[in-house]
Amino acid sequence: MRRMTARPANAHQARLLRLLRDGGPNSRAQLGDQVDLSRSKLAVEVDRLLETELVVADGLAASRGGRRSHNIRLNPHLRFLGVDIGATSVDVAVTNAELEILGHINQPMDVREGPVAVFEQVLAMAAKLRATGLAEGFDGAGIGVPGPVRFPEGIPVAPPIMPGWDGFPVREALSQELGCPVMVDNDVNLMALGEQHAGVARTVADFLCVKIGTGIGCGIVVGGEVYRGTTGSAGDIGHIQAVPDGRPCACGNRGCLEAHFSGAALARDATEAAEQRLSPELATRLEANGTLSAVDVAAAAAAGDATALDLIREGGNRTGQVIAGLVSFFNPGLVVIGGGVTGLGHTLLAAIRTQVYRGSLPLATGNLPIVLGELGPTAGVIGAARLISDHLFSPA
Amino acid sequence: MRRMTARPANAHQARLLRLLRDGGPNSRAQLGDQVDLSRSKLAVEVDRLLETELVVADGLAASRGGRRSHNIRLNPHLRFLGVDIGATSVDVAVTNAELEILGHINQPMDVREGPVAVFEQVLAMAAKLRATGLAEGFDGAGIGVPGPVRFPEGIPVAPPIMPGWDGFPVREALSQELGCPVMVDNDVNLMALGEQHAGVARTVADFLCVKIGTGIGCGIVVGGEVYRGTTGSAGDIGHIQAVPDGRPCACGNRGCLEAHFSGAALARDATEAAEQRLSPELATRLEANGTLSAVDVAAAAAAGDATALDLIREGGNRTGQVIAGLVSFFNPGLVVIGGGVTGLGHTLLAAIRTQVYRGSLPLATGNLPIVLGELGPTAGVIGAARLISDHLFSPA
DNA sequence: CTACTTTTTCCACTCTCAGGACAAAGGCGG
DNA sequence: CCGCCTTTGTCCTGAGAGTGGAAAAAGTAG
Repeated sequence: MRRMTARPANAHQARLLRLLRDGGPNSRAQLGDQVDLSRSKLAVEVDRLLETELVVADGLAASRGGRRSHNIRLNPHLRFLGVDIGATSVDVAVTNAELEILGHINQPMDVREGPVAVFEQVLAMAAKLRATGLAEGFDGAGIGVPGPVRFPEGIPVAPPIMPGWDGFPVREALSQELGCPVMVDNDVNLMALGEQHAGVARTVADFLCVKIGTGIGCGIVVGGEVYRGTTGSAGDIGHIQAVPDGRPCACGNRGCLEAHFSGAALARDATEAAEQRLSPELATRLEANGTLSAVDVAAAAAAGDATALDLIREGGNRTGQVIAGLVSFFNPGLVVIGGGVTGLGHTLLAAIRTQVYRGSLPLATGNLPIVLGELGPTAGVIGAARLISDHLFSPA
Repeated sequence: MRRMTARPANAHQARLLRLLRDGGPNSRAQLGDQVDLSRSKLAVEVDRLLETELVVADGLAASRGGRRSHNIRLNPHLRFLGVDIGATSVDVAVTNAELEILGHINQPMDVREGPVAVFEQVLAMAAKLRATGLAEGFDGAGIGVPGPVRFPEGIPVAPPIMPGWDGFPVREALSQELGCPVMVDNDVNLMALGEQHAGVARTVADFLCVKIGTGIGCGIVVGGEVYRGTTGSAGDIGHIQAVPDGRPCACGNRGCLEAHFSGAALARDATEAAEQRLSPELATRLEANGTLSAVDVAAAAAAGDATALDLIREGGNRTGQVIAGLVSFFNPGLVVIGGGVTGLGHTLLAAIRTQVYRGSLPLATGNLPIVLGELGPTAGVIGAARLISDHLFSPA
């Protein structure tokens, strides 16, 4: 099939496309209720969108008491690719124009192998999805990488955990390979976008999205838009000092949040506890697998292991203290906790909540929900699809 | 003179008014270069503005090689009132439409005397300024209060240091008394606006403005706009924990930044040092005045007093640590330090810089200026004038 | 089948706005 | 002082956007 290349010609068309994306198929009449346009104008714009094949007519809608309206929907052949590159694994998903996931693959992979190797794998995964018949090609792709990005160019800058990627033209390279427009962003920002689009943050304009995985980062949404900071490193909270004169961190400082709590830190703490025989539960798991990860701690905690619970609680307290500061500063309407470590569940959440509600002023916490992300591992790829669709569904 | 009541009728007119406000008098031709409008359209809009008397023709501009253009300027009779209510003093200033300060009064006053008493004084000060012939009335007023504000309504909410003000309809009351539109905001946000308009932050889209006075607050500017948070308490960094298990704070927690460093904390520390005879310099000043304030510490430090310097340095370190965290999180393009305590000058600034540059990642600090505010005590009133002018110079 | 709704199309009319033509005003070299 | 140039301001026309009424089309309810 021939790929769509058209873009909305004006703000009205862009508005309509986003309504169809977020609200699904819609009758012309319903669209008219949602935008402030005269019937004639609306008809003209819809006709033009039909001409470009960005949207298609799709049968008749149910009657609202009179003549039935024609349904309009985004072209069902449109396909977006969402890629979420984590520190230790890659997620690739295909969505339709309504950003519903049609297919999703996850594979372990070390981001430190460098952009060339990772790209090869991402393209292979995309090809595999295509081979299932879900897509014949892609109309756009969004990709998240675990580090700061110069957003307009789509180039990682000085990413600590993926050294080989510094300055690599991710956007351009992927665009070449896939033959479609590409947008690149930090993985945490994409998680925030995902939760905003289809998760817990649908109705909130200003919120924080804390992702605790191998590292810790925070997506910042201001007025419904992701805030990226001057150099694209906003939300990099893993290296905020959580413990004065605490543990040494890879960044050269001491006491960074990430050094005390994150997937990596937790695995190390657990291993240590197992070796010192503080926790029989963890010790058996270490013997069984050879290594320990956050998943093991979660399992041990679920089994009631006191040491594991302590580790989670302490980490949650530290994280909560940092978040409390951010809440005082940013006064968000919602805090979302996500990332791999959220398997730790309510023990973690309870510790974070305690610290935030205690450490911030009542005016800021009074009506502040602190919740786990709703989308789990799909938040990133949905956010990626959302990123590129936002780009494509805006006036050219 | 009859007050202006007109408002720009559309976005073009608003744009022109702001250009004239920020760029001063301008020829019609120069205006044409700055906005993307046809000559005819521009002429029409300018004519309409002339009709409303918001702008006036003002002689001929210098030739640019051909026919000389007519100059256009904002009506020189327009007057804005800027009010900055601090914890312990009030600033009132009159500006023209270009936000140049024509007259400025400062008076000590305790905000805890409540809104009625403070209003009386503010109105008296405004009357005094009017009596000098600077203004015959006001076309708009901006007012800053030292606490969180529900911005759309202009009502303080749960302000810790001004209990009597909770829920008092500042905007409506002042608007009644002055007979002109009024906007209310947090004093820190107004300082940020002031520095953005006429100070060090003129060219920066995203920055932080830390005000260290009786308390500590932080103005947040995102994309050129003040960010106020969900409940209007964004930037309330005084109660971020700076010292684990530190001093008890009025808010009920321990170790708040404000409890360890602020005008109030500094005065108490200085008094204690003087009483314990640790600092002869401070001791003599205490005997002379009966009390000590930040000013005394600044003077003692300037005279080389080691204790005073230590107090400043330690406070700067604490503040710097907190700011370092905020810089990691927010990745601003500039940090401005202002407020009453900035009399402590470079000792303070050096301490803050050290902590920030050491405690945040290079990508965030690489090109991050940390500077003192340029406007000193006038930042607040200029920001207040800017606030109301932004409101009035926007489409009705 | 009739009366009433809702949706859609068609059309005439208004309004905005860009850009060309031209007049007005000034600079500059001779 | 005089032509010739540039810049500025004004007027006018034509293209396009957009509105809202009228009527046709397609249903529903009784």
